[in-house]
Amino acid sequence: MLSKKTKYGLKALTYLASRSENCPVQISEIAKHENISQKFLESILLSLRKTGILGSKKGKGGGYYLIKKPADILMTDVMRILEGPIAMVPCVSLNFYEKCDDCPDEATCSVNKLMLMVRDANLGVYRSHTLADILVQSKEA
Amino acid sequence: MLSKKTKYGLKALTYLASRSENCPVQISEIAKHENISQKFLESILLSLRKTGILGSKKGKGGGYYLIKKPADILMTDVMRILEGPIAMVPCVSLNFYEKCDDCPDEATCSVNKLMLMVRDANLGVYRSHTLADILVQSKEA
DNA sequence: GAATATCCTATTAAGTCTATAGGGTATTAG
DNA sequence: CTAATACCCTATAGACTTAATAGGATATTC
Repeated sequence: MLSKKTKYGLKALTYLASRSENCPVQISEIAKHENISQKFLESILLSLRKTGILGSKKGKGGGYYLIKKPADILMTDVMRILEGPIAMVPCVSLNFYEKCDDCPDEATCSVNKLMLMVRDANLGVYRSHTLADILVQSKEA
Repeated sequence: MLSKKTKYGLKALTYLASRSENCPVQISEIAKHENISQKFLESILLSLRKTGILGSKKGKGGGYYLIKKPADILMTDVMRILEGPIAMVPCVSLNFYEKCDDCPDEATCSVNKLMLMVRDANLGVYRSHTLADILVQSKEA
């Protein structure tokens, strides 16, 4: 299940990317437009800023903005920041590898084998798409 | 993150599939061999029986056994039973579709668009593999 | 220097997952 | 027949995670 954090984060990024001008946008505006609790969104945007996806400006006229162009923001990075490891078990994780304590041997573990394939399938999607790719044109009359 | 339920369930199925004879195996034997809490495993095997993956036999000499051949047990079925919907959001689920209450229009939702691709990637893996495919030969000296 | 908007920590409420407990029921062996 | 065996089923408790809220600190602009 996708966490609300990830869902809200993606929606916020999409909203920022869809604006013609890349000037600072206030949390409150994003929250209102995307139906998100403002305070919760605040913490999400903060983590996106700390990890180099967003920039921010304080004070009047401040807000958040994309640091890179949407076409340069990979889904792999976004998903790792928001949702955590892409692998469903630590023993097949590229960036967060950990041995299972209950499993004597990964080489003969069927869970490992299956989850390795799943990880690669997901990586395939995330690595080949950027924020620009998931923008959807709103239909005009 | 893969739930322990799914992990244990897969290990139990693998254990059953790896046995040469398809005769009933006691819960206790599986639990011991795979390092799983016996009572927890009991409930997992029960749900696999109720959904037609396993059969069971009561009384002395009883236990659980595979109803079909490993090559006929699709990972899609197993994963849906153990882990639930394959889609990460209900609005892209084939079997458990539900509209997001906070999303005005799926057609213009970037989360929907991304998760649709992820779902298809995962389905691709699960649909093309059976229990037989994830069995791993243990190395013999 | 007052208003604005982000920054940061702590906390709580809700929900889910994991595991355990305890007894019920059907089957088999002798 | 009967006693042992092993699955069947429900309920519940504890741990953990997630979602949301609260409250104030800090920096910037006009």
